Amino acid sequence: MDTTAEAAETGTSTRTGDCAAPPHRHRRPDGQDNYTISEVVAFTGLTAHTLRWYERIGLMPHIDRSHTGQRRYSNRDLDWLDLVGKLRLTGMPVADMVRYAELVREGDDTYIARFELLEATRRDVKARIAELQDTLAVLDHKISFYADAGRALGSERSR
Amino acid sequence: MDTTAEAAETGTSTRTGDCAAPPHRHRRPDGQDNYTISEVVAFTGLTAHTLRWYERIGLMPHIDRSHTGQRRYSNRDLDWLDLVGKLRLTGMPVADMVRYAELVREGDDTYIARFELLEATRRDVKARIAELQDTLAVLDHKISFYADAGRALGSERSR
DNA sequence: CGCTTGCTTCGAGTGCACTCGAAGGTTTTA
DNA sequence: TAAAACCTTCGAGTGCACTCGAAGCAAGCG
Repeated sequence: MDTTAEAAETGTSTRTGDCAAPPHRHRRPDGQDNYTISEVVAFTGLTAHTLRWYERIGLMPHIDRSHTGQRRYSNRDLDWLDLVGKLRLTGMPVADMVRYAELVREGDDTYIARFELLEATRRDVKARIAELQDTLAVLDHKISFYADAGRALGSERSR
Repeated sequence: MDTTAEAAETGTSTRTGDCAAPPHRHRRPDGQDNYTISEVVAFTGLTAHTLRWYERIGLMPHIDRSHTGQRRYSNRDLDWLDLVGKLRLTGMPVADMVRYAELVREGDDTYIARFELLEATRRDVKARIAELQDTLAVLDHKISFYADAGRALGSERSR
């Protein structure tokens, strides 16, 4: 269960003082490792419905359960949700993320496939960034145009 | 009709040798200024359906017509479609673009509003780029992890 | 003890941005 | 002159990613 492959999917489950920790409604408490679904809701901003849906469609690894069958999310799971959130922002379709999750579940034999998938994703993200920077340039151009026009209007008063 | 405001929306209608010209299926021919809808389809990759839909929802400026009522797109219109395409890539909802288009149609009184809208958009785009770069960092981290693991597996053979 | 939280399954609804097709007409072009 | 391209209006369909509600039951806590 705790293969190197899985470790690769989470990076740091126990460490907490990573680099940046942006879009969490509540900060994740230290030293704990099994969260109820409502806690995860609070941390991630996702709904319980969505969380269960992610599980249903195979986007999540196996989530631990309490002895009575309630979900207990680990830090690892939270890290995964973090990654999913990031990938979602890149516009990656859920189906692709599911594919990746499947590879992880399939175990150590899928290293190369996962590697390639990550590289392809990186290429996409880079391309996306380039597009956005292109757009930003256009926006900047327009904005400076408006700024100039605004100054002209301001000083000359009409026309 | 040909106010400075409108000019701001197109930048260069007559000039053609701008900086970059990425996602056009066909390059836009020089020296011409009224294209049929099928030409625009070829240039933009949008369908005629979508082009007419854009018009219906108010996303386009008024498109010229031939004396028999057929659409004749100008370079200006193509530039606008270019901008729309870029903004679409940023994830801006169509409704917001329509709002912007409305401001342009309303004329010179809306300078400030447009300026502000552009600045807000720029902020969004910048934020989006930052997010993506964040994601890219995660991806790079993972990729190097996999690369290392792959090397280890390759040399040690299993485990 | 009762309220809150959680579980399951089911299926329907939402919002966005198209996307398509059809009907019935006019115009352009080879 | 015939085929191809264009026009209009209408309405329905698609794909994605949720999103919600309800029914009916089990567990936890204060």
